[in-house]
Amino acid sequence: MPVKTKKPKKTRAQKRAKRTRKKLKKAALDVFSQKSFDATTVEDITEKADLGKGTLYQHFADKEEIVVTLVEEAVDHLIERIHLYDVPPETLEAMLEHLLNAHYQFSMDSKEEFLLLFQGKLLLKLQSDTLDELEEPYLRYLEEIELQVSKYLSPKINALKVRRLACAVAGFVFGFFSFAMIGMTSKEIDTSIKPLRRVFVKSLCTFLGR
Amino acid sequence: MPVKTKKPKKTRAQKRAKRTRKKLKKAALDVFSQKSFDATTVEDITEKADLGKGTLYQHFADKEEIVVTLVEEAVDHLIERIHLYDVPPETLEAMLEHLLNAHYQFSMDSKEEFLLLFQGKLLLKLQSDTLDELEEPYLRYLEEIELQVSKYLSPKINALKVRRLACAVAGFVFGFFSFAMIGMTSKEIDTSIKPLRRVFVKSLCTFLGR
Amino acid sequence: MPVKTKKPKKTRAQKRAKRTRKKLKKAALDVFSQKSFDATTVEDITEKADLGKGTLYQHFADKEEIVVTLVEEAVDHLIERIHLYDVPPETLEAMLEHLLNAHYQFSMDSKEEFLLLFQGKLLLKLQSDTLDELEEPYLRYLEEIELQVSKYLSPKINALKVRRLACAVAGFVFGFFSFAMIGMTSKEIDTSIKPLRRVFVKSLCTFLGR
Amino acid sequence: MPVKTKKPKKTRAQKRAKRTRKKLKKAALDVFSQKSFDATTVEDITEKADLGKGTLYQHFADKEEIVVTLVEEAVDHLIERIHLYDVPPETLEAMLEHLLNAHYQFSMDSKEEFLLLFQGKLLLKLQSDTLDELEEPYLRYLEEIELQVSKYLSPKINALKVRRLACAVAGFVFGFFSFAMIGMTSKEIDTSIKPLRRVFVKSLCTFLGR
DNA sequence: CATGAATGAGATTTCATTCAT
DNA sequence: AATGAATGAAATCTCATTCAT
Repeated sequence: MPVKTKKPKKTRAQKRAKRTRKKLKKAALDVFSQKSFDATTVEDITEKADLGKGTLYQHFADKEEIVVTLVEEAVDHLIERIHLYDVPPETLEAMLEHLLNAHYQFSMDSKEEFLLLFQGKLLLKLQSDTLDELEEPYLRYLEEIELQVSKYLSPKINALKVRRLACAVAGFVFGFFSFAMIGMTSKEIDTSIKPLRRVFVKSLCTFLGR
Repeated sequence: MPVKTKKPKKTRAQKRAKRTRKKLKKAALDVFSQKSFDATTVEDITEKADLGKGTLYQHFADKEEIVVTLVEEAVDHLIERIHLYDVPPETLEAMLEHLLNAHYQFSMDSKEEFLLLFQGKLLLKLQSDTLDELEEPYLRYLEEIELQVSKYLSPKINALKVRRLACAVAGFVFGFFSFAMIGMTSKEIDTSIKPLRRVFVKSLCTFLGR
Repeated sequence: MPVKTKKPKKTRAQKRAKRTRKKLKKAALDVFSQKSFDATTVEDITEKADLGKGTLYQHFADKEEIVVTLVEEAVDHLIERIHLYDVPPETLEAMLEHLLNAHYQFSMDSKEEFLLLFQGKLLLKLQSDTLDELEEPYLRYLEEIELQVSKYLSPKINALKVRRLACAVAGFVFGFFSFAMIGMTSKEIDTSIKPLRRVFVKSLCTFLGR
Repeated sequence: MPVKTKKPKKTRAQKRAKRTRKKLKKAALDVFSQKSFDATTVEDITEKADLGKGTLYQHFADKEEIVVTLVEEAVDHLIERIHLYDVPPETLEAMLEHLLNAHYQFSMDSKEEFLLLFQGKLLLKLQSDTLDELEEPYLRYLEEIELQVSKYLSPKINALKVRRLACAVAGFVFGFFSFAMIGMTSKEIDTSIKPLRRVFVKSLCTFLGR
C-alpha cells in the first residue's frame, strides 16, 4: 500500500526544490544582516547555503528577486504580528501602544528580518519626498498601520497626516530597537522603555490633534 | 618687511585644488544622501561635481577614502556641536538633554552629514556584538559622548554600561530624527518631542542606576 | 567492484576548466614572446585564447599571477631538463658542459618559455645588488644550478662564489642563445658553439679556482 | 667689457632649459635601469629629476621621445667607442676582438646606457623575423658593425650573413656582460674572459666561412 | 534539479597628456 | 620656462547572469 508515500502530493524532486529554496532564503537573510544588499554577491549567498551559484537562478529570477521575496515575507510576518491581539484595543492610545509592542516583539523574535526591513533602506525611503516610489511591500506595511489606526480616527482626517504617522512609527521603532538592543535586562526594559513608549504614543496623539 | 606678503602660503594652484576637493566632497555628500555608498559610482560623484572622473583620484586614494573623509568630518562637526554650550550643564539629566538637543540641531542644520553618519552603517555596527570593530571616527564619536557623560558619573561605574549608554543615545537619535522628519511644525516639535526627550533622559538615568 | 569507475575524480566541468586554463597559459606564453609583460593586456591574452575577458580571472587572481605561474612552470621544465642525464657527469667540467647543454636544448625545444625566463627580467635581477630580492622561482633555479655544481666542489668554497657561478651560467646562456638564434645550421653550431662552450667552461673552472 | 658674458650666446633662460633637459635625461636613464619602459611613469622620471610633471613635455613631445632620445644617444656613444682605436685592426679577427672589447668597455663606463640598449628590447627585436621593423638607432648600430666588419670581407658575401654576424655580436655581448658583472676582479676577467672572447671570435670567423 | 565554467557589461583605477597660471 | 591640477582614454578587475552538462 503506497498510501503513505503518496500523501505528500509533491514529488521527491519538488520537495527537494522547496528545501533548496528555503536554504537559499535562510542563507540570504543571514548574509544581508551582515552586509548591505549591494555589497552582497550571489556567491556569498550560495556559498553560505552550500549550493552551486547557478542554483539561485533556478529559484529566483535574479538577485533582486530574492531580496524582494525576503522583504515581502518579512512584511507578512510583521503584519501577522500586528494582527495578533487577544482583544482589539479600544482606544487610539491602546492601538498605538499595541503597534509599538508588536514591532518590538517582532524585532526580538526575528532579528534578521527586522534588520532587513529597517536597514536604512526603509528609513531612507520614508524620508525621501517621493513616497510613491516605495515598492509594494513597504507600501503594504505602511497601509496596514494606517488601516489599524484609522479605525480610531475621524474619516475626515488628512490622509497625508496618517501616512506621516505611519512613518513616525516606523522611524521610532528603529531607534527604539537600537535602544533595546544595548543589552538591557527585561526588568530594565520594563522600567525604561515602557514609559518611553507611553510618552511617544502621547506625542503621536498630540500630532494627530488629539 | 616682507612678512605680510609671505603670509598667503598657498599658491593659486593649491587654492584651486582645495576648491576642487571641496566640490568633490560636496557632490559626494549630495549623492550619498540619495544612493547608498555601494550604489554610488565614482562617475555619479564627479558628474555631479562637474569634474573629470580622474580628478577624484587626484584628491582621494579611492572611492572609500572620500566616504571615510566625509564621515570623519561629519563626526568632527557633530562633536563641535556637542561642545557648544553657553553654560555647562549642571546635572546628568541636563547633560543628556543637551546631548540629544545637540544631535537634533545637527540633524536639522546638516541633514546630509547626519544621514551619512546614521545611514544604517552606525546602527548596524552598534548592533553587532563586536563593538570594538568600530572604526576610528565612530569610536571617537562614542567616546566623546562617554566623556561628556562620565563627568557626572561615579568613577566606579561599569565602562560597558557607559558605552551602552552612548549607543542608546545614538540609536535613539535616529528614531528621534525620523520622527522629527515627518514634517511637523516647530510648534508641534515643541509640544511632541520635548516631552519625549525628557522621558528618554529619565529612562537613561534609570538605566545608569540613578 | 566500483573502484575502477571512481578513479576519474575529475568531473566533466573540471576537465573543461583545466583545458581552458591550459588554453589561457598557452595564449599568454605566445603573447609574452611578442610583447613585454607590461605591454600585454588581459584582452590580448583572452582574445588569443578565444575566451571571454572574465575567464582569465576565473583561473588567475590577476594579470600578475598568470606570469608567475608561467615562470614557475618554465623553471620547473628547465630544472627537469637539467636533471636529465643518462650517466651523471664525473667531473666539474663535464657537469658545467651538461648544464650549458641542457639550457641550450631547453631553448630549442621551448623557445617561448626560454624567452619568458630570460626576457631581461632575470638578467636585470641578476645585475641588481640585492640578489636576495629574487623571487622564489628564479631563486629556485639558481639554487638548482648551485646544487648540481657543488657536488664537485670543496664544501669550504665561498657560497657567494657559487652563486656568482650560477649567475654567470644564466647570463652566458642568454648570449649563447642569441648567438645560436642567428640561423646557423646544426653543423655550424657543432663547429662554432661547441668550442665556445668548452672555453667558457674552462673560464668558469678558473673562476672557481680550479 | 662684457665680452665674457656674451661668449655663451645662449641666454640665461636657454641655459637653464638645457640644464633641465639634461636633468630629465639623467633621471630617466636612472629610472629605466630599474624599471621597464612601460612600468615607468612620467612622474617617476620628473620626481627623480625633482621637476614638475609638465616640464617633461616642454622638452620632449611625449614619453616615447625621451626613450628614443636616450637610445639614440646611447647608440652614438657606443659607436663613438667603436670608432676609438689608435691603429685600425689589420685582420677580421682583430676587428672582431676590437668590437667586443669596445662593447665591454662601454658596458663598464656607461652601465645605465648599456642596460637601456640591451634591456631585452634589442635582443627581442633581433630575434624577431621582422628585422626591418627595427627603429632607426638600433638599425644604425647594426649597420655600424656591419660597416666595420665588411671592410675585411669579400664584397660578394651574403648580406644576410653579415647582418646575422652583427646580431650575434650584440647577443653575445649581453651574455658577456652578464658574465663580467658577477663581480670578478680585473685579473679574473683577464684570465677568464679574454680567452672566451678569442674563441668566440674564432667561431664567428668560422661562421663567416673563414 | 543542480552545477559551476564562461561571459561581458560596467565598475574602479591608472596615467600620459593638456593647459591655465 | 616651469608647474601641477584636471582630464579621459584605456587598462584592470568584479560579478550578475547564462548555459551546457
